[in-house]
Amino acid sequence: MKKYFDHNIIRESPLFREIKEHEAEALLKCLSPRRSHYKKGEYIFHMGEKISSFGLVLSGLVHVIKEDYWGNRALITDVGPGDLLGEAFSCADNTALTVSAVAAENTEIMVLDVDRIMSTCSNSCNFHNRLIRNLVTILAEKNFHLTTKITHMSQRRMREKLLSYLSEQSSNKGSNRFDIPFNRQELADYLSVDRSAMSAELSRLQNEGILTYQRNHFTLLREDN
Amino acid sequence: MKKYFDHNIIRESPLFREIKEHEAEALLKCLSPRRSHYKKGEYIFHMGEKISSFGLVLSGLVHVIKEDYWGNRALITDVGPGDLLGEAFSCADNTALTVSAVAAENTEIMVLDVDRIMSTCSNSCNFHNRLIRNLVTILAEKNFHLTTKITHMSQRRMREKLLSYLSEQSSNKGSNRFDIPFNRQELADYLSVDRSAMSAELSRLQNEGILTYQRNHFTLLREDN
DNA sequence: ACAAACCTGTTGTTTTTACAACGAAAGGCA
DNA sequence: TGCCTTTCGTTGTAAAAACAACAGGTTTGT
Repeated sequence: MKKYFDHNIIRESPLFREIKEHEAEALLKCLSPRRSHYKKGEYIFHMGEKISSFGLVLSGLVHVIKEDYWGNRALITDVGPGDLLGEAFSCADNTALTVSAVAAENTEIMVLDVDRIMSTCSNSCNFHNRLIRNLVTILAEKNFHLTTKITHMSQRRMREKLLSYLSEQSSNKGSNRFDIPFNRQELADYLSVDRSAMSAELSRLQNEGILTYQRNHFTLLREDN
Repeated sequence: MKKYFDHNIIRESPLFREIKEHEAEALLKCLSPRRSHYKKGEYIFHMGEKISSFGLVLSGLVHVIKEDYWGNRALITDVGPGDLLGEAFSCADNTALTVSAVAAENTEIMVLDVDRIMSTCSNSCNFHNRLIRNLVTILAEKNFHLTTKITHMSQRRMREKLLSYLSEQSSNKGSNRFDIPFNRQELADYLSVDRSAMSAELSRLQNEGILTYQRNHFTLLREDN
């Protein structure tokens, strides 16, 4: 099983956080994951199916897509090396997939069975509990990020979306001066608004003395300094 | 510990799904949760804190709120009996709260320590594993719902938000004819749009022959019937 | 059966946003 | 340094959404 863990993507995955190499080997033996290869364009899972395992993408890229009643396709997200694929569906209870996954490039995935993970094995390797804990952490953190994004996106006006996001960033960094990890296009995509309109709004906010910025560096201002 | 599980809210909670009464008693003994009471207006936790336990609301109502850099308060969500409070933060890794929770009414909460839940106890009661599995399921399902909501909300135009939502409902029900669980105001809030504008858009969609509806009953139409 | 409260659709007006097009600044690279 | 590419800000216009106000329908409670 050395061949599995001797892979930086796995070693550095949040799923194996705090698990040492020799521990992970026993663990992987116990989980006996399989590696799957998908050629570019090949489906990894289809909308409507139910799945009992999820994937850790080792290499390549996966498009998660959704097709609506009229057949329009939407790209929901991309999943790359180190990211999990389908973990929410496979961990949920008897929930059919509402999305499909397609290999956007030749892709290699390590497939892990949820029941195997959740049932501490008979020979109960010690680090199994840590793995479960890691899975809970991953789900919880994703949860938290999604909720945060929703609070920004559910602001009615673009100005409020921006201030909600920037305020959050400021709070994270513990200062009214901070850098953001997005360029303008990425931020616009994140907030689901038009880039140029957003640039204009930022400019207005600066003119009104609510904040200042240079490129990715922002400073939030208040009346009282 | 009978006093805990002899409470419909707990008994029916997804956290205790598939766990029978006598099993739950042992479990609760092992978890030794405490009950906390909060008077209306009292803070349950504050933004910035880190928490290592989450709550199951037994009675009352909790406002989850967020205060931005300029001191504007936003209501993020309400948490009522049977719902979990703070589970994402307490299960995440060392993540400070980005929201606060305030009792909107006199509220009773059962407080559960995450580490206690995650570490299968020394006398390893059998149903502990089921509890952990339930927690994973809860997190995963919430995850799934949040992702779904984001896919609707991230549509640029209101028409697309509506069609995204309705298409999803149709798919869930496995038919192009279905009822939705929201009234107009609730749907507008869910999609974060104005109700009357949304009503107008629905009307337009009907005129254009894309769908029909009477009240909460919708039918999606296609060119080819 | 009636009143009151609530929900829904409609319309006109105002505000906000998207869209398109472009020039300037910044960053990479030969 | 100079060229090329990417990113960013700006502007005018078109489209979309919010907003406000109201009327008809439905539901609820008495």
